Amino acid sequence: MPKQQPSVATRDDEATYQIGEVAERTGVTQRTLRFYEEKGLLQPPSRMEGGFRLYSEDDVRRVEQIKRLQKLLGFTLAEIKEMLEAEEVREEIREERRQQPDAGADVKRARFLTLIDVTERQHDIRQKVEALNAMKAELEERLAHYARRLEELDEVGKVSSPSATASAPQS
Amino acid sequence: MPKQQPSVATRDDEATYQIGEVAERTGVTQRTLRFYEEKGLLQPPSRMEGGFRLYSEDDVRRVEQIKRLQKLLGFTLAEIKEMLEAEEVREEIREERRQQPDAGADVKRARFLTLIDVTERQHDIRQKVEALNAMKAELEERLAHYARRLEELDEVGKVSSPSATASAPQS
DNA sequence: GAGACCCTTACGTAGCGTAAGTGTGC
DNA sequence: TGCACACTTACGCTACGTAAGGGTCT
Repeated sequence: MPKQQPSVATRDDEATYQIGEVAERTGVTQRTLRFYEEKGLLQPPSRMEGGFRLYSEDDVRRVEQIKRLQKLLGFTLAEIKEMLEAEEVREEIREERRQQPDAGADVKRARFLTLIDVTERQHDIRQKVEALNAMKAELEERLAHYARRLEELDEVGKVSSPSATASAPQS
Repeated sequence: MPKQQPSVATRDDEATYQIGEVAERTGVTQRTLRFYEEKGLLQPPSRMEGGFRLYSEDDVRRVEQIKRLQKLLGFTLAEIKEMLEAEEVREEIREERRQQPDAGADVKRARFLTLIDVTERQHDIRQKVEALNAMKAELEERLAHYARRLEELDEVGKVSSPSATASAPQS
């Protein structure tokens, strides 16, 4: 018997991808997707009758966003969660303003206070972003260094072994 | 794997820093220093009579190098260990060549084979470096995106809280 | 009815953080 | 002598990896 009708289905009219497809498309593992869900970074997707998860296009985009923030910018999942939540709040308010631009002064004030709140809670995150700018220069320097090293390696490799194979990685 | 040098301490005539000083200068914790030692990324430093660790200037540099490889380029400690070991081997050979440029053909051949070996074992690492070049473009794009976002946040913040912290200049 | 695919449960790993209890050095 | 500093031991946390055992599906 059918078990669950999600109490609030944001939009699962579009939920058509099984976990394996999402994993493949986003380049993360199924474990990771379940883990993100467990930690609240992804909202629980809808399910098929048998319990299989069904993801939407939006979910896919969200995963990609998480991955970018994590891998390229080095944020922790906790930070990412905060950022995404804050971003959602801002979007909500933006929507609200669009739909009710002439709300009462108190409502407007409340919206504003909310914005200030999420903004302040992102303070450390902002610092991290600034630090990244500094890091970028260093990164480029490093890359140049390794580029030179690679050239050295290439020269050695070229002169030497015609048959270079067979080494399995790792200890 | 070539691991140990002759039991001669490379030069602890210079070993003068206690763990706390090294931690402070390199920005890592004492725990991290002990952990690196435990994992073989740092060779065990000399000790005082009571057991206190004594680090040299070289050790400090090594820690800084590890941190750069890890934080800026995202290598794992295992990879870093391999890289540093390989780099050491290359330096040894460079030294050898300088001191005995006219060794026998077999010795020269042996040196060369060693170079090839460490080179091949760094193959996956080289790929990672190449991937980083690709990532750099994406990183810059992201940074631009967040720079815009920061401006938004700044506007909100400016209007609102007078005691909002000093925003750093810079791009 | 047989894979390919998915489920939960749960233990393993990396890279440290963080005590706890105790010894060392200036 | 005090007290900052160091030592070992060991359990905790994050962000997953990796079976194990068992249902589900066009």
